[in-house]
Amino acid sequence: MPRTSSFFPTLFCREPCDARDLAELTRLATPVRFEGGQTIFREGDVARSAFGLSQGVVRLYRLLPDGRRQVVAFALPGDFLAMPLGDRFSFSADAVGDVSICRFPREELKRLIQTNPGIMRQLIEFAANELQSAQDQLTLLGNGSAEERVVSFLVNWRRRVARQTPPSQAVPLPMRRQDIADFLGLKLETVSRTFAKLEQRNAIRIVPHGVVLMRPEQSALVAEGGGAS
Amino acid sequence: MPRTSSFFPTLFCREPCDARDLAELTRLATPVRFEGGQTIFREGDVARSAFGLSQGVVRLYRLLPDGRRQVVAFALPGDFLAMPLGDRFSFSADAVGDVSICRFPREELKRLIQTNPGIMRQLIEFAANELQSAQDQLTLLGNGSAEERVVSFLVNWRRRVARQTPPSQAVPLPMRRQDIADFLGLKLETVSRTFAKLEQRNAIRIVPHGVVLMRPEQSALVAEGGGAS
DNA sequence: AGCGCCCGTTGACGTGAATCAAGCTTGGAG
DNA sequence: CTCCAAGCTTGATTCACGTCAACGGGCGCT
Repeated sequence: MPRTSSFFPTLFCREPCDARDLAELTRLATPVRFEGGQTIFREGDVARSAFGLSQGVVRLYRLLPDGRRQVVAFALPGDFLAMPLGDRFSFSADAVGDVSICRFPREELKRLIQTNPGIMRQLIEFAANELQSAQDQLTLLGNGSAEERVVSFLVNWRRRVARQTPPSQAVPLPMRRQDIADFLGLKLETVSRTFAKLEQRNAIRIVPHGVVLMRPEQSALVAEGGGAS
Repeated sequence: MPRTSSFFPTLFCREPCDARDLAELTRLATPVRFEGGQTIFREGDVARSAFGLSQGVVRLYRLLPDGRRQVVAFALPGDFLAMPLGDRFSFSADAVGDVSICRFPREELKRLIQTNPGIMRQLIEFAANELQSAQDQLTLLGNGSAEERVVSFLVNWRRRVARQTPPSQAVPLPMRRQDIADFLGLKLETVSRTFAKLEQRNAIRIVPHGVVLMRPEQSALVAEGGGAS
């Protein structure tokens, strides 16, 4: 199994973080790779390791007893895959396409975090961000129509993706329609239909592994007065 | 405006917390009361204070531009009303019935937290809990039928309420139907109908300001084989 | 005690998304 | 290049929940 050169990513480096901390973290980190579709950890597993995503996209999800699935989030490079504290994972994670990951032994990371206020602060900030985006999602699922959900997903995804790779016309969508549906609380047919409707309205263009947003600047691609008939 | 004797509640005291920390916190806290329906803070307000709930119930919610509302959570005594870090509130809070609150000046609390690993740890734990319950809620809104949502709400609410006041037969529901509906992503008529259906099935009994759960032990009050026709 | 206002309940009806069911497109293997 | 399978799209139909509307009951106010 070959190794890519740079496994240590934006992780922890969004905010400045002093060199010693970084050195400590680097020492603890083990690079790991997963192929598309492979499971990184499962809901309920004892959390022996913590994971930081270096490259690729990971879907985080819960499985209900009857087989329904809720995708809780899509992780991008720089994200933790779960709060590094807590004994067990509260959701499963698997790779969407190939991914590179930093694995940290949980006990040691925990110790490092707890003795280091700087890192701890960042962790709280991370948690607060996660909480906020969970609440955004909650609001969306509680109130939004299918179209609002899809539009909101596309706009947010574009913003997140753009943060990493310089602006390209098309927004890549490496995940399957089913993943998007499970994220938005819809069925995949509904996602597909909604995409089609948006395309007919010239709000998006569907391309092989992504979409092009026609008016990405405005937060809404929503119905404007005299749209296409 | 009279004051109740004990304003300093279970807050921070779920986990042991050394006496000095507690003394510091007590020094910072100002007791405040609000009447039912009053607003404690609004989404977007600069967070000059942090709030800990001592008595009563508070609904935390977001308002959408078009007037729709998502209730993000109901807070019970012992809960923070928001993460004490972060410049602005990301949701509004108002009192459901009369409440007693501990108000902390944010800057000083922040300083205390950041210099005190013990408190910081608890804060992370609080954040992790919040995150998890947000994800539970997300899963419910993404996948659950009206009945599943209502049942889940009742069971969880019962568990949380039972933690504070010793077991009583009836589970109090101080919030309005509209609040429950906005929490569950339903309309109030649907909540009302679902209550009625559960009562007909002898899963619950509706009483003046609450309900009695007939089989509270099992997590599901759901349809059993030969239910009432 | 009587009045009026919320709030909750109940009913009839409409609608958006789910479901069921074909086709179609794409990408990988031989 | 052809074949096959997985995933995507599209269409017809159904159903759960939303919408609109009327009614009723509890509670505070006078």
